[in-house]
Amino acid sequence: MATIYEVSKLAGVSLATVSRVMNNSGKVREETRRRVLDAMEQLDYQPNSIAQSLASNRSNCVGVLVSEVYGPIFGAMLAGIEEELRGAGKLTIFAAGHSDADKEREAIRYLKSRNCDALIVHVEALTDEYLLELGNSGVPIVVMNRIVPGLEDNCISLNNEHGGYKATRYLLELGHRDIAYISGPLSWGDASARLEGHKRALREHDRKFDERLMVEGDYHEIGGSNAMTQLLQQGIPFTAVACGNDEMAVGAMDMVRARGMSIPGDMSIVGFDNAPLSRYLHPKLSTINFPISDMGRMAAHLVLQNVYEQNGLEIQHVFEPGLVERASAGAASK
Amino acid sequence: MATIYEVSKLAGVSLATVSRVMNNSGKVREETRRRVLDAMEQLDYQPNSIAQSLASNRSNCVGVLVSEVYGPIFGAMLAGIEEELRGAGKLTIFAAGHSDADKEREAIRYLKSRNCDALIVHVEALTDEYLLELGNSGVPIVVMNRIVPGLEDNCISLNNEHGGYKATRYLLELGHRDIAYISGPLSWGDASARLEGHKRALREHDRKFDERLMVEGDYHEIGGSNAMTQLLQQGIPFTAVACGNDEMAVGAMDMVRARGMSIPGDMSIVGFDNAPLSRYLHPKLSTINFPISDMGRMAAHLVLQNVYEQNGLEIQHVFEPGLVERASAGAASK
DNA sequence: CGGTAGAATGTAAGCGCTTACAATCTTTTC
DNA sequence: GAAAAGATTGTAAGCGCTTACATTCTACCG
Repeated sequence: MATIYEVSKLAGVSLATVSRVMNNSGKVREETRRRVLDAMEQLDYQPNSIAQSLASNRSNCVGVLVSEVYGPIFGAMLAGIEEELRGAGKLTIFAAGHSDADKEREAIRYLKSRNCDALIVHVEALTDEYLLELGNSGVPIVVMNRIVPGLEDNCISLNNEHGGYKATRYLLELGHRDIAYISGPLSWGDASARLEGHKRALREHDRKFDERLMVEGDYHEIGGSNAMTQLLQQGIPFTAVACGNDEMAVGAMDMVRARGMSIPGDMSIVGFDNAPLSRYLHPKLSTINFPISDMGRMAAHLVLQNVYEQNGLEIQHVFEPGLVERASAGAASK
Repeated sequence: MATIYEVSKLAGVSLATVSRVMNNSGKVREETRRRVLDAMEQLDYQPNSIAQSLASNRSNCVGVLVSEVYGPIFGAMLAGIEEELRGAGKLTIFAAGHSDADKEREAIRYLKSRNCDALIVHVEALTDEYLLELGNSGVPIVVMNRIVPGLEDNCISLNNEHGGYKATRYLLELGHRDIAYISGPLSWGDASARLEGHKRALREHDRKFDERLMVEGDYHEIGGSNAMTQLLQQGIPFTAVACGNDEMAVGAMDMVRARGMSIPGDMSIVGFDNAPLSRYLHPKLSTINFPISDMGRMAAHLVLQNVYEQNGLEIQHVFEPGLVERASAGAASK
């Protein structure tokens, strides 16, 4: 691999000049630039990014911490971030935190050791304090999916409350009066915000929130079916259920069907996330869209702006979830 | 961030000694090692990986080229590779080739410019010749999902023929006599191998392969439903269909249902890949398992062995697909 | 106890770039 | 046309590490 030195020799200029044309920094006479560019081409020169990083103290690399590398949400987020950063010539590296405080800390340590210029983190177990400290420790960070007090300008999140609200309002507008709710783990901010939205929708439609029609699940399929079993066994009538996420909706649907009820005939169901699986269910699941890929892109914009001084980018901190009407929810029978 | 220099000063030794204890290279007296380790801890020293890379001419980084970052297959592969490499202290970076020759070349160029020590590539558009050349050009490569003549030892692939065989054999054993096949694009090696397996199964059960019961699809849902439409319109009777992948099976299932037929009552269907979506379909899709995550892990082992001189790793070049029985295929009615 | 092999440690030259600062050319000004 | 200002280019000192080679210790030999 040719080095900058060989290019400079071939072009008959100094190292500095070659570096200048590479980085478009400083003034270089047009003719000189040509010569350098020609030499580069002739040698098929590729700058050594590692040497660049060392010399400039910039790795041009941003680290992304996700809960799972795999899976619809994180995959989509990662893909969005990567695409956007690549366009700007930045490298994306990632690590998985598996929703565990130790692993998340370890992953952050790992990413920092790789000299990332910035971190985009989607963490669940770490505290706000830790993140605040991290944010003030030198590495610029962007926090996904939650709002850390004191770091608001570096957070990208979804209006979960509004999403929960929309799901239940949709059901109410379909004429349902008794609506159950299967929530995610309430210790997680997003889950409780979604539930709040559900309650507000009920309130605004003069329906009382009935504690007994709310079950806390685990965001997984099994939690959804368990929750549905529990709801059904109580004997309290309801004709629709809003779920904290799509996966639990799957479990709930299975259970409903196992009881011989039809969807949406006997029971309307709406999910949350608009995960790919929601399109494959039968009937296709009505749900709330979680534009995670766009949010990833936006996080990338944020670092491009804050760290790489790219400006003119519009930043949106809070995203709005939208209703996706499909077939799992229908009008309430009179 | 502390540097090696500060550590050496605090420990009262030279740079070289610090470097030696860091890398466990060369002999260092136990007591000296202690002192250095203590100094490191005291300063919360983290070696600068970039400087290490530049000095050692090793980036400790392997590049992965996938077709799409997102999606079940590549996400799983990426996750498998990353996990394995991380365990060995190696960094994984990735780029997407989008099954396009230009983009794939560009992505490879990009990964090379990041000084990867090795490349793991899953490419579809690039020719064997290009890969051979790449493999001989300095960067060690591992090729996923295809066998490049001359590079056999660096390929990790699935026995697609056997997978196709198993799918159809399963249907035959269920008593089906007339079995249609919806193939992926036959220009792709995996698709044609799967079809070959189908043919062999037919042959071994004394059934003639009927050209008219085979339609070439595009590996996408829409291709599956189009293919099914075409098959159904011909009026040639058949009671089961094997699909080149799960996505096409989804399309096919939709179409079958749209015609008012039941699955598996009127039509048995088997897919290929065992993608996550297959579990969410209704009925759940019987399919052929594609252990892509394990294959990713194996690719990581291969580079660990070949590039990072780690030995004692067992390498398996060809993986066997297994049948996953679920509910979309049933016994043929007599 | 001098000599010597081998272990432990230190010295210093890079790795391929960036970037202050210095040096040299060109223009412009009057 | 000489000086001043500005544009262009060059010089060289790092960036934080690794590593070949040189040096110094230590232990053991006869």
